[in-house]
This record gives sequence, C-alpha cells and structure tokens, in this order.
Amino acid sequence: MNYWLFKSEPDTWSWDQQVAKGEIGEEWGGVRNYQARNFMRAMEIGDRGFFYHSNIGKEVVGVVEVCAKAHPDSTSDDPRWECVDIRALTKMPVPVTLEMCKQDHRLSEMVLVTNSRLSVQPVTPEQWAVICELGGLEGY
DNA sequence: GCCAACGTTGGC
DNA sequence: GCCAACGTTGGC
Repeated sequence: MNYWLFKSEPDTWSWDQQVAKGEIGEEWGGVRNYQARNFMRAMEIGDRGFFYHSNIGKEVVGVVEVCAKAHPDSTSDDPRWECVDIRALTKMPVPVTLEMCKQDHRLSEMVLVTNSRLSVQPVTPEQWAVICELGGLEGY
C-alpha cells in the first residue's frame, strides 16, 4: 500500500464535505498539474492519504482512502486530466499543523515542507507513521 | 494583501 | 528548444 497527501482549501472543498459523501466518496477533480496527475495515476484502490487544509488551518485533518482508480476528470473536457475518487476514513484526533511538521526533524524531507505548492503528493511510510503519532491516531 | 516559488504558455 | 511573460498557489 502507498501513502499520499491531498490538499484542499476548505473554502472550496472541506473535510466536512468529504465526510458527507460517505463511503461512495468523491472524485478528486480539478487538478491541473502534471505531477499531481501522475501521482493519481499511480494510485491503487485501498491506498491511504492524508486530507490537508491549505490556507485556512494549514493542517492535516483526516485520513482518506482511494476508492476508484484514475479516470477522466469530469470537471474537464480535456482527456489529459484524470483523477481518482477518495472517501473519508477517520478524522485526526489532533489536527497536525504545518508548523508541527516543520518543527519535527523527522519530517524535514516531506514534500509538504519542501514544496508547498504540490497539491497531490506522495508520503513515505515513515512520514505517515510520524504524522499519525503527532495526530494521536492509531491503527492507520 | 503581499510576494516567492513554481508551472505553463507562446513567440522566436 | 529557449526563455520571457504571465498566472496560480499558498504561506506569511
């Protein structure tokens, strides 16, 4: 299983909206960046991801699961753009802020810290474990 | 609201 | 294929 991080401005699409979609989930449409798209193409059903609120909050607020492999993005007419579907699994008992990530030396290589602009990014198993620990989350 | 970092576009 | 111009993202 691989780990990822999905960024969204809560003004546009928030964790609460994601949770409201339930087990069906929702397509992660609207991504217009090749790097981010390529990561989505690499995703498998069952892969886990962090749901991160950019701009407002600037924190990891929950854990999601990939529930549909990459398919054409319904928000675009251009077949170049594809996206996966994700569904909410659980919220973080303690939101993990960007500040906390920056202060933890174990996360110094994390893409969230090194490239703040990439909206879909890979997370290593080690980084995954650290953030779960910081967020008080067990079993994910 | 500002601006640095980054990605994309398009003229040459 | 280079690179200047432009647009967007997102932290501060």
